[in-house]
Amino acid sequence: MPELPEVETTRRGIAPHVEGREIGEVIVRQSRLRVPVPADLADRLVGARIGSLARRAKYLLLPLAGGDSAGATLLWHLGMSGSLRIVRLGELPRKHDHLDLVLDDGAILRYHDPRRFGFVDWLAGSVEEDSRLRRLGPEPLSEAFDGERLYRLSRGRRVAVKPFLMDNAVVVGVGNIYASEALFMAGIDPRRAAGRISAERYARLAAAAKEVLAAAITQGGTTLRDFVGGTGEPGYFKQRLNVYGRHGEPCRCCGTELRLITLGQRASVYCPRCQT
DNA sequence: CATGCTACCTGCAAGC
DNA sequence: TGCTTGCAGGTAGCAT
Repeated sequence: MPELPEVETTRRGIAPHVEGREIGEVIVRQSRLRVPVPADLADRLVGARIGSLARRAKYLLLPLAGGDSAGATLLWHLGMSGSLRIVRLGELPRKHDHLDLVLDDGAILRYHDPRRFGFVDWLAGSVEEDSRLRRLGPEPLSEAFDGERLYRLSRGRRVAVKPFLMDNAVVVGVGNIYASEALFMAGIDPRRAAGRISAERYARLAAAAKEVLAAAITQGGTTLRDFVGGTGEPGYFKQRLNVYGRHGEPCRCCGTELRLITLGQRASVYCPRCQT
C-alpha cells in the first residue's frame, strides 16, 4: 500500500496526537510481523516519551526519551498493507489490528496490517547505522535527487528504467504506483534500458517524480483498497492516476489503449503512444 | 557488482 | 454458487 506519500500522510496525521505523549501501555495481539515484534518491546516502551516524528524513505521514525528508551528510536514500516491511525480509548480492535500504543491522554496509536509485511523495531543506537537505512539513496523531494543523479548512476545499466527508478539505492520512496505515473508524465517508455536514456530525459523524469509525489502528498496519498491516513480518512490521489491500474482504458492524453506488461516482477501500465 | 527470482501473508476479483 | 488461481502499495535474501 504505502509508498512515500502514504507514509508521509500517516506521519502528518498522527504526529499532533503522539508527539510529546508518554506511552502508558503496549498491547501486542500479533507479534509475527515481517520482523517479529521484540519480546521486550512493551517493557522498553512503557514510560517512554515520544519525540518529533520523522520519515526516512518509507520508514517512520519515532524518537523516544525517558526510561530505558532514552535516545532510542522506534522504526516502523507499513509494508504493503499496513496503516497507523489514532483511535479513542475503548474503541474495539478489529481483525488485523496487531499492535496498540496507549498514550497518556487516552488516545491509542493503532497498527493495522492484513498482510503483515510491515514491522516495528526498537533501535537502541544511531538510526542511520541501521542496515535497513544505511544504504538508502536520497529523498526524492530533496535537492540531492535530480536528473543528473539518475543520468550518472544509470550509465552502463541494462535494467529497465522503471525498476531502476524503484531501486532504493538510486532514490527512495518511489514505488510501483508513482514510478508508473512519473514515467508517463515524463513520456518515457518504462521498458527502455536505464543506461540508454539521455540527461535531458532524466531531468524531466526527476522533475516528474517530484511533481507526482508532492501532488499525492497534498491529496493525502492514494487509497487503492484499505489505506487510511493517521486520522482514518482515505487518500484522494487515485482520481488523479493517469496509468496505474488503468490498463485497457484510454490514455487521458491521446486516447490510445493503455498497455499492461510485467517489469521486474511488477505490473507496469503505460501508453504505447505517449511513452517512448 | 548487476540482475532476477523467491518468499513473507491475507484478501479480493476474475475465471471456470 | 463455489472453487481455484493469480495478483496486490514492499523489501530482503539468495542464486546466477
